[in-house]
Amino acid sequence: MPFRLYNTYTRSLEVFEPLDASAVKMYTCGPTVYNHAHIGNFRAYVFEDVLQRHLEYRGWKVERVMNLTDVDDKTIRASRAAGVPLAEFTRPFKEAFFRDLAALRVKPAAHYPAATEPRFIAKMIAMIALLLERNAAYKAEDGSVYFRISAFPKYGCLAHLNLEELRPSGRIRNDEYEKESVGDFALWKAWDAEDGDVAWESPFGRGRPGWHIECSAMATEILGPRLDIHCGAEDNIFPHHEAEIAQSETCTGERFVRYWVHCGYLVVDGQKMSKSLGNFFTLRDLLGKGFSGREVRYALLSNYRLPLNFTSESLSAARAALARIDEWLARLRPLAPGAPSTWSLPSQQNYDDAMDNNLNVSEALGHLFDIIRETNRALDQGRLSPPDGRALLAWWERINTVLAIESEEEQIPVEIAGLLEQRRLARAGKDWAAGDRLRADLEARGWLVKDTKEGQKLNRKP
RNA sequence: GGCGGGGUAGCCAAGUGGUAAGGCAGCGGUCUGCAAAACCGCUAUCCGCGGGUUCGAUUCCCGCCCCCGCCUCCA
Repeated sequence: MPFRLYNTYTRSLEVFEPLDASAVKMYTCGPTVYNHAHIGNFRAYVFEDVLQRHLEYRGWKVERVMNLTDVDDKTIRASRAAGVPLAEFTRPFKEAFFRDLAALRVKPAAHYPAATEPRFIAKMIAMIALLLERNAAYKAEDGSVYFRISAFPKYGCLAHLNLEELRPSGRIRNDEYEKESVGDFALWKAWDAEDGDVAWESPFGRGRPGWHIECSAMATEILGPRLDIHCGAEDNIFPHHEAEIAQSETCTGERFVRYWVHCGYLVVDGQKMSKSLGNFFTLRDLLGKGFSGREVRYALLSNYRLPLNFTSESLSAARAALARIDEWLARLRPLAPGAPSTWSLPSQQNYDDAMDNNLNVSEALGHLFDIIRETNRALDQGRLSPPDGRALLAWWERINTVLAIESEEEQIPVEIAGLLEQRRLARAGKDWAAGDRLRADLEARGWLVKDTKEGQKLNRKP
């Protein structure tokens, strides 16, 4: 079955075929580094990670770019409020962002361009100059440069908005009277006092880039004029991605992106995250509550286009589901050789089909758990042969390259191993009271012990 | 008002024109010194509401209700 992706541009499911079969060019809108990214941001990054990993699972090489927006209204405002130079202000948030990605097992992108890097500022200036030359941009009275959307008839195609019918929202600042049309957006913002020392010289004056041109410049500078996939959350569709199309295509004359892929919003307890509601979580908040990055990752795995309701219950469910997977793997690994094979492996094709169907993770996980139950049953009945077990483990290792939810091996400290050995001796002497006491002792130290036919098994308490 | 996404068991969630995957939670059982894990069984006569098409609809069509997102720099 071919891999099919839902393309926001055409609003339909399409068979995925990259321009160049040897490498998929993928651009993902990254964070604005003015605070710690929250769990909703990471929903998007985990989805993009699963997309990249599934493409690789299917044999494509993927060159992924994730940008960092380190200059815009919010970063400038926050750094001024903190009384710290912009670069110094954003650095710790960049570092925290990479730590969080690692905790969530998001595979590093090939490139993490930052908007303020001279190479990209130069690219932005060059693109704006070209847009001016092509009459798709103009310098307004306030000194800023705006994109003229009337110069790009397709503007609105991605969001499927009819520009004549746009209802004015309160977010349109009526002081932007300098623009020819209310829909025109800033390419270059003329310096004003609010910007402090954040400014670059350009042929059109001292100032800084607008947000949209940052992505167009970084994407085309690194990946070239034509991308296979461009991702983001659905709120990026308009105006951000619409603006990227207008800028990029006017500059390059080529179709910018083949597949636009957007994930849905994350809500917490059914409501939009907000600090006033007290349901606003960063990853470090959740890690501080004792959840692991792996558990949060599992809770974020979902059918990406749907809204995702993130709750404390979904985190508990993630923990329990992962424990079930861990138990299954722990049973498969030590299979003794020699048992006859009287059991045929369940079909593993269903997983691939589900993932190929626009990353239907929910269905794919359902098939995984089907296989876990069937395997456990065969194990209970002594019908699973070592070759079967090895085949299942090999399959698991393959799908785990996409899911990335296997537990890390945990080192057992010496004193814990000592207590475990004491307990083994006590139980061998049928001293059940001592055995139970040691089990409680181990649990108090954070380790769960259970007795199986093969002896004691130790697990870190979640 | 425009555009888009949803409403499936206590919670999360797949799915199909032919009679409801999976996970979590719960209950009963097997196993176990006791637990844990695992396995077995039970837990939606029904898929927001009302019509229609059909031999048959949760799945297609029409109408309605409710929730959510976007509508000019929010992932």
